Amino acid sequence: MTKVTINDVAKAAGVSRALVSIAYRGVPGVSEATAQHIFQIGKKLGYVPNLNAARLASKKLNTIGVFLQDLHNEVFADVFDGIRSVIGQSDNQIVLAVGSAEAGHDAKALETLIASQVDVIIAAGLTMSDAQLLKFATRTKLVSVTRKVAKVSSVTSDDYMGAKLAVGHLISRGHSKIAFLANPQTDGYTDRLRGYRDAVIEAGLSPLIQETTYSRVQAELDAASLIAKKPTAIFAHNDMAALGVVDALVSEGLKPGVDVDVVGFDNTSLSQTPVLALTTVDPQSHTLGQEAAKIALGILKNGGKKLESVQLTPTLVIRSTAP
Amino acid sequence: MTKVTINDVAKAAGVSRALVSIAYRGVPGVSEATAQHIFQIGKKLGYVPNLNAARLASKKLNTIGVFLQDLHNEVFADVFDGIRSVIGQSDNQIVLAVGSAEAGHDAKALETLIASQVDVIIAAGLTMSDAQLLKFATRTKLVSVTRKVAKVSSVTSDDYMGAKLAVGHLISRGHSKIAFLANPQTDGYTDRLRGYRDAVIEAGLSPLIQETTYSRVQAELDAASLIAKKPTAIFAHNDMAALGVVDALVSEGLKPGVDVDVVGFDNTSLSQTPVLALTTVDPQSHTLGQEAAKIALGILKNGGKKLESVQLTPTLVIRSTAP
DNA sequence: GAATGTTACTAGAACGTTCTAGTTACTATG
DNA sequence: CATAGTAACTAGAACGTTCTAGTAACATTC
Repeated sequence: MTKVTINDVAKAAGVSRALVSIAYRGVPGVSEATAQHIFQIGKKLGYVPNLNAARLASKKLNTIGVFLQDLHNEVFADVFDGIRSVIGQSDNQIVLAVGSAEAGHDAKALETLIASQVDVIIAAGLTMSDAQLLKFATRTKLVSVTRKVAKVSSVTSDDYMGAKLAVGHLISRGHSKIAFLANPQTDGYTDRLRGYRDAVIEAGLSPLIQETTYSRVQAELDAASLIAKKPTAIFAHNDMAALGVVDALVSEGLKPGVDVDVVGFDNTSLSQTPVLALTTVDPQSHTLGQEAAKIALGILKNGGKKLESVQLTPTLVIRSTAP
Repeated sequence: MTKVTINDVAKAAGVSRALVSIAYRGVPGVSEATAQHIFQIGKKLGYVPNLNAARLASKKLNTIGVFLQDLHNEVFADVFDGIRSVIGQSDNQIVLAVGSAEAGHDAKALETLIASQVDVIIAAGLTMSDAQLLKFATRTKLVSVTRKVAKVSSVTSDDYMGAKLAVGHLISRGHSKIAFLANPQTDGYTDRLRGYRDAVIEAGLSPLIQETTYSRVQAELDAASLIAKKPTAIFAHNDMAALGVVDALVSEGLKPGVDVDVVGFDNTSLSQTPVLALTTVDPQSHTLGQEAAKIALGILKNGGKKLESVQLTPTLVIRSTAP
């Protein structure tokens, strides 16, 4: 299991180190015949190019860092699939880092990506402060996904509009007491809150807001205390929280979509499942990832001097929790 | 944004390159006073050690590769949390790679980890053939999670027993036509199938097996054709598939846990949610991850000559789909 | 006061690639 | 037939660290 290097292959194949490198990178400069010969020797010896050495030596080996906030939330899997569907086509590498419940972990994860010398970072769901995010943006090329910050390239869904869509639907169904289960740590928090507030107030109603955290269990508890205030409809900041609301309703003997309407946000596969059938705002997570990846690739090409921000238009997916 | 290296810091601080390295690694050999001075200069210049260079030069900088099969399945998030709860304590680095729907992608991901020169790989949910897995095990130190293969260190739950537990519960509830919704691509497939088959036959009943794939939507379709055969209970190979079964039942107007019992496998947070309240086998994914990480750390210490396999005892979590 | 440590530091090699600047041999052009 | 161009290849520097083997200064021991 001792490491075999490019030198071993070069010696065994009777060519220079450089030629082996050229062959393995698939760049022009080697004849088909010798390339095959080199590969054959390499395979026999069990040669695997050392990625660390390659990344150290190479000016043009582009690697893209991807940060995902929470593996327990399927939204990030959707975003990642979108990213990979674009990056996978190019010959760039992805280095992955993921967040955790621990506060400040996202900053640590970005530091690791920077230390890995990635050329650009796509960060989905950052929860750090605007100030801290801006500081990172000066140190590295950064594309923020789902979190919008001035002066930083970002790909987001229009959370304000999404919230208005959701609440608008509830209003059109005749609701007069519409609550919002909010998570101040969520990326789109302020926009969704604004959208909710504006929609409610424009309809001549008054806002009813309950704050909660990332965890579904906590969302369920907070939903229960919200339900005690007898809203006729509840808009939740994301699908996981909406599930908490549905749970809380069911354990009170209330029927979602009949007794109390529920609308979520994210359109995860969870909400699509018929047993839950959650009405939800679709931010188009997969497309979000794709657009972010396109911007990242653009930054690799042109050096990334110009700020690029994409805002997608969300849609409302109507299912049975608010038919 | 031009890169500042250890040389820049050394020059500015008036010390040697080596001393800066010593200070930043936190190893003994530098006085407290100069260390502080070095850090101060480093901070001012914005120095971030190049991880690629460090990994290339260092013999003892241990990095652990982690492979997760499917970000859409929360089991892997649980396993990863377990891994990180152990590795995070040590000063080892984690390099992450994730699978995809694309066939053969897990092999590619492992190749990338090997190329990154990780010292040991923890792979959760590998779907490659036994032969291919064995070949990888000769090339690198490998700990397989949820997938058990002879001659390879692994951490698994006793899938055979888990299946027997599940089916045993259904039998004790008086069921006489118990079906199994199986996914041949699942890691524990053969064991779960054996457990199901043995339990059913020992009870004097006959097996009824329907195969499906990873996707929840496909599981729903296959569940529907299974339901047409009028089983009184259905055991699904994992929670996602069980959700598919529940969906199929609901859309036929049948009530899970009343008309037809349903049991899943994984005890993901999905199954815990009251609205679903899925009876399921708990393989203890978090502990699985922890044990795998412990073995990996052991391998780093002792060179990993000896084979180590842990098998956890699953429990049955009884909820309302099979009360 | 010589031997022995110990602490704080340094010079230079090493890690395994890629890149730059060639060199050689052969082919096409006018 | 000289010139230019191209394809196939090479030697050696470069990337930014860590490691090995040392040195100098000073304290401790008998």
